[in-house]
Amino acid sequence: MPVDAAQLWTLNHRLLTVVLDACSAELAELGLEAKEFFVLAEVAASPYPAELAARLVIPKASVTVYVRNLVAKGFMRREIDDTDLRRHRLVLTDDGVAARDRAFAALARAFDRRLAAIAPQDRAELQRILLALLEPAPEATS
Amino acid sequence: MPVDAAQLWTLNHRLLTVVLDACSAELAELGLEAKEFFVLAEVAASPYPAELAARLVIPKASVTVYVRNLVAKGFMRREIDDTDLRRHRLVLTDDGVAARDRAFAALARAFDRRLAAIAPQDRAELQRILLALLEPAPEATS
DNA sequence: GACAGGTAGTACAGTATGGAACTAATTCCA
DNA sequence: TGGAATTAGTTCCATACTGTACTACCTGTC
Repeated sequence: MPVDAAQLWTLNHRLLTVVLDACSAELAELGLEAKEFFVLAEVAASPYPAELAARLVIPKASVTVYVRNLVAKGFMRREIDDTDLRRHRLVLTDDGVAARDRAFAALARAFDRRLAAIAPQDRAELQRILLALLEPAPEATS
Repeated sequence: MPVDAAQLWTLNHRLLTVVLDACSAELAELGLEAKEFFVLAEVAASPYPAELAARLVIPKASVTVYVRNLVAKGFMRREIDDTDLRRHRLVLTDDGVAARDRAFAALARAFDRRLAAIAPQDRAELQRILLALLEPAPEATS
C-alpha cells in the first residue's frame, strides 16, 4: 500500500479545519457564520433549498435555517418559481454578492498563507487532482 | 493568480464531506459517530483531553462529551496521570483499538473509491503536497 | 375532475454543541 | 510556607442542529 487513504483524509481534514478556523473571525465581521457562508457561496450554482441541501450534504431543515438567517441579513431573498410553485428560487442581493466575494477573498487569503509553503506548480497539481476526484460528483461551481 | 485558493478549499471540503458521508453508515455500525471517531483516532497520539481539543480544533467541553461516550462504549478509559494529578490520561481498550482500526479501514475504502479515479502517482503527489501544507506544525500544545 | 403517489419547503421538538463559570491540582515566588 | 496566578478537566445551560411530521403543490392515470 503506497499511500494510506484514511491518513490522507485525516491530514486533509485537519488542513481545512485549521484554515477555516483562521478566517472565521473575518467571516464574522462580514456577518457570516461558516455554515451560512457555505450556503451563500453555493446559491448561484444551486438556487433551490433542496439542491443546496444535496450539494452541501446537510439536512433540508438546516438549509431552511441558514436561508432564513441570510434573508434576515439582507444577503438574499426568496422568489416563487413560476414553473413550480412548490419551489423557492433563491436570489442574491447586491449585499449578498459583496459579502460572498469578500468572504471568498478572506478564505483565499487564509489558505494562501498555507499554500505559500508549496511551489506554484504544486498548487495547480493539487487543483487538477481535486477536480479529478470530484469528477463523478455534481459539476463544479459557476 | 494562477489558482484560486478559495475554490481549492471548497473543492477539497466537498470531497472530504462526500467521502465521510459515504462511510458514516459503516461507522455507525461500529457504534461510532463521526466526531467520536476523530477523537478515537487521535487518542494514541494525543492522550489528554486538552491536547485532543487543540489538535482537533474543537472546544474542551465537546471533548468531555465524546470521551464520556467512548468510555461508556468501552472503547477507552481514563487514568490519572502520575506526574500531574490534574490530567486524565486516556487509554484505548482492546475494543477501542479494534473499532478504531475498522473505522480507519472503512474511511480508507470510501476514499479509495474516489482515489481509484486518479493515477497512483497522483495519489502520492497529493500526499506529498498535503504533508507540505501541514509542515508549519499546527499549534500542538504537546 | 378526482384520486394516488411523489416532491419542495417549513415547523416542531428532542439532541448535540460550546462559551463561561467552576473545581481541583500545580507552579511560582516572596 | 502561603497565596496568587495558571492549567486540566468538568459542569451548566443557552444556542444550534436535525429527524420527523406536516402542508402545499405537482404529475400521472382514469
